Amino acid sequence: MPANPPKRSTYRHGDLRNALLAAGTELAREGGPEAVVLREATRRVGVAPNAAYRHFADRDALLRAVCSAAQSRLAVVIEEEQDTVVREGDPSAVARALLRAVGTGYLRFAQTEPELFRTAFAVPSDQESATSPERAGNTGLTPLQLLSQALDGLVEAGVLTAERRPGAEFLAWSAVHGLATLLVDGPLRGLAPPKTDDLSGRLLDMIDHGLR
Amino acid sequence: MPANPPKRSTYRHGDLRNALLAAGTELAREGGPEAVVLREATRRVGVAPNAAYRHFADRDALLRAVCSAAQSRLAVVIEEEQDTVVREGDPSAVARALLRAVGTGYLRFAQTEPELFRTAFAVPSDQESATSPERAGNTGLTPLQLLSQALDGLVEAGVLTAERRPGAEFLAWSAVHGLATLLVDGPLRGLAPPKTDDLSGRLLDMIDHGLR
DNA sequence: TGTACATCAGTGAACGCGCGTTCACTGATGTAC
DNA sequence: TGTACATCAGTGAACGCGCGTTCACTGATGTAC
Repeated sequence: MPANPPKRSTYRHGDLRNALLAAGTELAREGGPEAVVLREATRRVGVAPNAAYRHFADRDALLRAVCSAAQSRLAVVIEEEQDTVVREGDPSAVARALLRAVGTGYLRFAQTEPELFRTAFAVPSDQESATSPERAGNTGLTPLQLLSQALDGLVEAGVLTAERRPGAEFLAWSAVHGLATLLVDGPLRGLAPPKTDDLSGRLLDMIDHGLR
Repeated sequence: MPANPPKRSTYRHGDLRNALLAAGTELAREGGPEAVVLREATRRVGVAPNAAYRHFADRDALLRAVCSAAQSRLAVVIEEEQDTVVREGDPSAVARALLRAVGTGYLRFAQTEPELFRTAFAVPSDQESATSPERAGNTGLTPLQLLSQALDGLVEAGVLTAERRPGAEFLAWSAVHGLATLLVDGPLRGLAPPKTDDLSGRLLDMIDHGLR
């Protein structure tokens, strides 16, 4: 039930690719990856269904683009969280706070936009796509790269030994991603904010403590 | 392409509910939750599509049953892993090994049966269904309950303080579940066995260390 | 500055698909007498 | 032990659905001369 059946005055749309991407992202926000339906996206934009094929090879290409956009949103939320960290005083405390901010932002995104979060991980990614620029936030780094950066900072500050550094992103990521999943999809779904915050805090403590 | 188009000699099937559940589980094993298609399940069993409605309210009811069966399989794999633990000597070492076995079994299941693993978590569960008997393994405990039991053992053995016990299952579960997801769906997909084992070991170390 | 033409973004109509689900039915089984 | 009948598991045919995708097209734009 589109509120306003969109009409164009011009024959050409002018920015259809972006419009479809935006519509697709909106669909993902509402109903997750399954809801990213080519026909519905074109309907919302006010264009014939097959017009999409001028800009995307097929439905899957649209979904992949939406997925990257969702990853990019995630990166932005993490960056926002890191921006609140005061970068003064004890360097090791700052480094730890910057890592913690990655986790906090990640979990906030998952809880604020659960369906978009699901979409961000709907297309099976690999090491390569995890560093693709179209998945990056404002600083040009993807979520995984932001995490890596924070861990590098931990080594620089002497909190983490260089020996323990390699692969540490996957340990930290696992824990945070797992909690996010349980909160969004799993048995922790519908847990109330005070309790979720408590759990999140304890999980980040576990990482902070267990990584060294 | 069903190899042998199944024929029945009897008009009655006799055990259709179980046969559909088995066929549905097989579909899930091959293609995940989306592949659990009512018509295909009936086809494989050699029965008219609508016959399924004698045993399941609708397609979703079948999927839920398959999901529970997958959870039950997971419980069995965890139990098998725990059965390999020698329960002699230092009680705290035994307790820690039993917890570790939960994680090892969990990760093994995810890697051995990735699609079935995905299916096990496809239907959003809640605290209630996480303890439902139809999700239990041979000991009558669900995956979550096996984990809780192991953590209780840790407290009994004096490894974990009672203060830190509440909610600890969700911290441990998050970490293990997250790694499983990254290995199955995420950027760690296709990582080779020696490396995955290394990562798994380090993750379980992190939990063991970080929980206290 | 004006005209001819190539380009290609978006149109309109249609397709085949497999799906879930409903309907009125048929025929084997188990029970009551 | 034999017969009548209720039960209900499985049948056969059909439905409407929205989807992705293909086809030959139309018409606005930008460029070459």
